[in-house]
Amino acid sequence: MPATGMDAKTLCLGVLVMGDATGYEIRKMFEEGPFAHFQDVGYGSIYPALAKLADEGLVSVIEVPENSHSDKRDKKTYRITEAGQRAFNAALAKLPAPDKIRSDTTFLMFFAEFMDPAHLRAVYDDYLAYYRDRAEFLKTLDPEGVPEGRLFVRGMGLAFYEAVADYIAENRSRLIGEEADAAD
Amino acid sequence: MPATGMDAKTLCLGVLVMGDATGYEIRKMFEEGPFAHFQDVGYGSIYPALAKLADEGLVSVIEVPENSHSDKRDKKTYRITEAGQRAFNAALAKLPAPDKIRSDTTFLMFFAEFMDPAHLRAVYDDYLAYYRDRAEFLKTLDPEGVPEGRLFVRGMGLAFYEAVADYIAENRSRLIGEEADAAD
DNA sequence: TTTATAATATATCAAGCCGATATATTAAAT
DNA sequence: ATTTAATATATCGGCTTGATATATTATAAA
Repeated sequence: MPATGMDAKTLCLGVLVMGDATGYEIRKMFEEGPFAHFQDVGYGSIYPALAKLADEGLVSVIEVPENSHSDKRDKKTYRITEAGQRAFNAALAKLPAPDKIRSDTTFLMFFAEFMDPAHLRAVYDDYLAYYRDRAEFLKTLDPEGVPEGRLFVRGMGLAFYEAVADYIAENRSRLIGEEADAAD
Repeated sequence: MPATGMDAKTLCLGVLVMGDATGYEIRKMFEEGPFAHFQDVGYGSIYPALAKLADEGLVSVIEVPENSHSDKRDKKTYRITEAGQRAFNAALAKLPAPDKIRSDTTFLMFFAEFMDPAHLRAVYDDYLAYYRDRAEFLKTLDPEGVPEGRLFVRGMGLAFYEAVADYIAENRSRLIGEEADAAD
């Protein structure tokens, strides 16, 4: 049972086990929804993945006439099939690949000594604000009726964002130096 | 000044500003060296990147005869040029792209309710061990003579690993449930 | 000593992903 | 009435990923 990377197909199936969705709605789950802080997948992967899943019979395409006067609309809602459910369960039974973090900001800060101080300060401020924002957002979410697995994941995201934000805030002087911050 | 993603070329230049290196040595920096916990780049990106950098005159290739009886060896050591230094400084002056985290394990745990309990426990144990390991490793590193920027980054990695490990350990029962753990 | 294993080192390739872009419709705001 | 934002599908070039092939050198084991 070797560690296998989650591909776009599996990520789409994961969204669809929670309910029918369009490609656009699937994308939103990764952009600002429940997966936003630990997975990402774009349209360039989602639409080809959905086409392949439909080919393999793992999802079905349903045309939902939302409004009354539907002449012709190419909006496609996808639904997971029983075969798709089995495929997703098989993916859940594998060993996951190790976490991967890509932080270009950290790479920059690593070379702080070579950076323009004003730019370094700007990068630092953006970074701290970003992590504080993310933490605040997770705190606003309503835990009502959410399964334990998802609350566990949400809590882990919060712990991560807060720990990093606190570290950044507490170690400002190590990175930026102690110049008098009179000017804006 | 839009946020631009660091490509393999920039990552290689970053390593080379710290000293000459072979492609293999560059890879090690991202596999187990100082960049290991926030960037990754493989041979499939490094060697083409070095070739392009050499084409553009941003690095030079030097043949270092390490041993005395060097008949012919295709070991290539790369050195950054002045143009390469300028290119790297330009990269440092840009706004970095936001952090990206890919955690397949978290994706699995999100669907804990659909997982086999024994497998969930195995995934949980591996994950906690992995984060504890990473934190311990960062603690063993010697801070002697390391520039502040790099210590800041190292400390942030440690804060991250420890916060996540602590969260995982403290919230075990939420994910796994409270069955009597008699059996191994 | 000879053999086997691990580490060093370069390179390529298919498959897949990423970011940008094009296009069109519908809802909301000015 | 017009502009802007949101919804929605789709594609494409460039790049990265992970695996694989190959060869040499150093270390460990038999």
